[in-house]
Amino acid sequence: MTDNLPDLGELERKVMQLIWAHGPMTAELVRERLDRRLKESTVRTVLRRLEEKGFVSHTTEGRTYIFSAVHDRQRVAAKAVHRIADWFCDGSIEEVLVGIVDAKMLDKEQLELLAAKIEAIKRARK
Amino acid sequence: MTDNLPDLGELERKVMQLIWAHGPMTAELVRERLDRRLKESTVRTVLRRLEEKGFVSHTTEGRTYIFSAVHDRQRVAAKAVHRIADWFCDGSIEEVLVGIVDAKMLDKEQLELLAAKIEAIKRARK
DNA sequence: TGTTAACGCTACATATCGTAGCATACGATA
DNA sequence: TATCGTATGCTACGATATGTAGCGTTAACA
Repeated sequence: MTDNLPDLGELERKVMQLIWAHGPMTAELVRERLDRRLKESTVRTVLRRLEEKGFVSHTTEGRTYIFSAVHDRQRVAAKAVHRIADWFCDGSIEEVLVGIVDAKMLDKEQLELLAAKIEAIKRARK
Repeated sequence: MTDNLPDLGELERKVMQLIWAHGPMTAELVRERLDRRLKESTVRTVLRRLEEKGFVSHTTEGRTYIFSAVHDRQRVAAKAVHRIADWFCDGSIEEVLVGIVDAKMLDKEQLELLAAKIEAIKRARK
């Protein structure tokens, strides 16, 4: 449940973004969508590592691998923030969030949205 | 202003935590407070790198360096979250936060606290 | 059955990080 | 002022992560 996802490199992140945006993809398709012109084997290496790290999984269609994201973006982001909290705020996510609010990283509209979200959750929990 | 702090290694983080907890410290004091038994030069290397990365700065007292944190913990945490947002949520911090709330990473009490904080900020801004 | 297109495995360079040694210089003291 | 202890400056080295890619192998299809 509290499985900590490892870090990702620049390219690994780009690949994840593609898969999140596009849905399940083959290595070849990932390669085409990348800005950089990389060799097929390069892309497959990255995908293999992403699978080892638990970010993607694959199914087979014919003899072709179809890679899909294991966790959705927000979930991964949330886990990452959790780790930040562990590192810098004694595990207190709430302290991290307060820090963000204090740092004025959110505009009025975003604050409203967040407040509404919190309200909804509170109501739903009761 | 939007200066992106680099990543920190395990030991680097521990040193930062010490400095945040104790306030300005000498390399020797840092060394004493660490769980691991490290050589003086090791600690100084870490402090130098932290300074290069912009996490600490030093003043001189006699010929001894006194290291202090450049940013406070919450600020660093907030920046880190900002980076997470850039990586996984198109820069939308609010989306990250919603993800956290959705993932039920906060208990009732923390939600209350956060809601109160948001209220206060909203009021203060108006 | 030969050709082609996937895949598996291995490699290699670079950067980061934990760890430390050694030379040097500065300040207090005899 | 010559000496000595100590704090600093600089360099190094091995491990791991990551971007990048080559090459051998195998399975499907003409």
